[in-house]
Amino acid sequence: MNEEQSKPIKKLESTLKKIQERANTAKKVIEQKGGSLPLFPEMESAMPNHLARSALFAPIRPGRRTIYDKSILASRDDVEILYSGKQLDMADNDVFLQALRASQGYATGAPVIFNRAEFLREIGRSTGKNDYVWLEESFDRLATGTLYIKTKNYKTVLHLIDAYAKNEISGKYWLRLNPEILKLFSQKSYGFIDMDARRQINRGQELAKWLQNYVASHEGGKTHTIDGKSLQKWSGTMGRFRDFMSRSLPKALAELERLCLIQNSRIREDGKVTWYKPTR
DNA sequence: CGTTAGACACCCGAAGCTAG
DNA sequence: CTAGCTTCGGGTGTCTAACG
Repeated sequence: MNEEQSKPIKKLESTLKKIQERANTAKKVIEQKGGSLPLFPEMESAMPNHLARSALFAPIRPGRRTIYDKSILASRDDVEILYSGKQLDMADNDVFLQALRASQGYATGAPVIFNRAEFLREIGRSTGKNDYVWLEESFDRLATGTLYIKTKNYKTVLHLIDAYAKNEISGKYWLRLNPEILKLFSQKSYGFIDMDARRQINRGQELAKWLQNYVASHEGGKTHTIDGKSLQKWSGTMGRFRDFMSRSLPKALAELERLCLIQNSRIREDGKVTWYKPTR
């Protein structure tokens, strides 16, 4: 092949290269704008670490929600979390976790059609009318509450659930997440929540659920040590510290041990709490 | 699937008491 | 004054079975 013949081929090659570059750019734009949640293992959901270590979802007494107005929530120092709306409890957390599961495989921001009865069963609830009413209210809380979160990597404002409604034509319910939520899952800053274990947490053991989130936010195969005072603060538990340390916390730890989520938990004399988290 | 109704279960913060 | 122990009950959540 002489030089004259190879010229058009080179031109074609360079055009092809340009087209490929353009395609790659387009793909990146789509990824940046859209994207979807990371995939969770079967029967598991996931909690962003920053939320798991804060009082956003709190083991509060039934029916005792406080109203926040861009209030600063207790959290670790490496993140700033503000919230407006009705305080969320651990049952709202169940709804949030299940909503994330239901959204698996969907592009984040697309409507996710789901069955309410199945949704309720997945989080271990009955399907009486009260439960449907409760679910509605929980979705309302999640869809109207506004979360302001700022870390060294990102800053965003969002509703934990973007929208929730019934399709009047099909009669089916759907929910939608805000793509901004993907920031909370960036850099693998989330822990998996075993929904089977969660369902087995005895009724009313709200602190155990909170602690399951907290435990999930740390690596397995290691012993974790944390100050009891911090745990009480971050979990948003009110009441006296000594009641927390002598009653609530031991009970929650025992519950997690029963479900094999932690081992060798101990409350030390100096007020520190330790446990070993097995590598599943 | 979604509803209804009624009976039942129970946590946790408040508060009292005592000892040091 | 603090820490440990104990009791109490308000206010809700939960369950079941039968039915539309």
